[in-house]
Amino acid sequence: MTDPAPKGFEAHDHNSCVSAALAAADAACAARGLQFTPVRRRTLEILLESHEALGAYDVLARLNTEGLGSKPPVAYRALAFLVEQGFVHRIERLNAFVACAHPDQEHDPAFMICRGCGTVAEAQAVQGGLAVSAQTTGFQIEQTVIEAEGLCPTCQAPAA
Amino acid sequence: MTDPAPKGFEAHDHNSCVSAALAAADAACAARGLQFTPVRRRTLEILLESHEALGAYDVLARLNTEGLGSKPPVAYRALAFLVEQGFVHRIERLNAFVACAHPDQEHDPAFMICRGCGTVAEAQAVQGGLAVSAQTTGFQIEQTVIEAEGLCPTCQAPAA
DNA sequence: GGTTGATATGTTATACTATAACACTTCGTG
DNA sequence: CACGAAGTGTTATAGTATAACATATCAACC
Ligand SMILES: [Zn+2]
Ligand SMILES: [Zn+2]
Ligand SMILES: [Zn+2]
Ligand SMILES: [Zn+2]
Repeated sequence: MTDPAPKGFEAHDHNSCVSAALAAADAACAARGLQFTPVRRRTLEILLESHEALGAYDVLARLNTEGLGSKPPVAYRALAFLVEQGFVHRIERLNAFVACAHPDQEHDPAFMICRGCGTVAEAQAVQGGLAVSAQTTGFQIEQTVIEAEGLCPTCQAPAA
Repeated sequence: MTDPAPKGFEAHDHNSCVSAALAAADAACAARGLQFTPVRRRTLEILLESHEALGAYDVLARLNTEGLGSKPPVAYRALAFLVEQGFVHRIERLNAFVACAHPDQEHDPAFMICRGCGTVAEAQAVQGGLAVSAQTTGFQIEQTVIEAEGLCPTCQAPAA
């Protein structure tokens, strides 16, 4: 219960986002006996550079310029690892990936996607939209995709 | 406020699903001055055959065997039309399409996707998961994607 | 009835997203 | 040193989606 506020739209100390996420990933890999290899670490760092979602091929292009891999499976494997470990989330709506903004908390993510600037803010998912229906039908939820598209406060101004 | 119950998992008179959906589409097109052409109608009928999501190329294959088109744009255009008019929903998680189960109501859809049998049940979305976060950040929601993956009541039995 | 413009369809080509399969390396274990 | 597990490199291909242009259809207008 530390920081359930969505992160992405408001001005904030982004360096702390980066360092916190890298530290959390480091710690989690150590605790789970997993290798946080250069490709994996660099992939996470690339996604952490901004609160935007990047496609796998965008990430791959970056990796390529740095000599860390040039073929799709390299990027997809690194991204799959990061998603499995919860350091990165996949945005279904965009076929893209974004670094987790709450790496220190167990959570089901939910996202607000600004169609103006491309920023993706991560919020805590509240089991609202489907919990009741699942209850009444007996459906057993294993994973949820909750993504809203719209305009962030900044991008609403020009439209007004 | 007629029938907000999710439809898909429970046994039901599926013929009424089909005829209601086609009637609603007919009426809506007439009211909006849009053409409910053979390709569009047949595409909707194909999706209405079951409460499963079909990929665009699955639909295209069906259309092709019936002489209604064999190239991707034919299917994608028909699907785009049906989605725009609200007769069909896109399931982002599956890159697939499903006929609307509540064609007579204005609604933001939410879905329960059974990974066992592939059935997709449509429920009414309740603004739960993101409304609060959107409120506090000032994010203006235009569209929501709410999809849960899991096991339907029927498919839970074998696992037990 | 012929012209015109809007809408829909047919088709080619291509872009974007994702994974299967296999070769090679590295590293820790017995 | 043999061995197996995990990671990476690479080729090839599968799956999803759209741009662009050609053709057809049809209603409105003159
Ligand atoms: Zn930040
Ligand atoms: Zn924005
Ligand atoms: Zn619907
Ligand atoms: Zn099922």
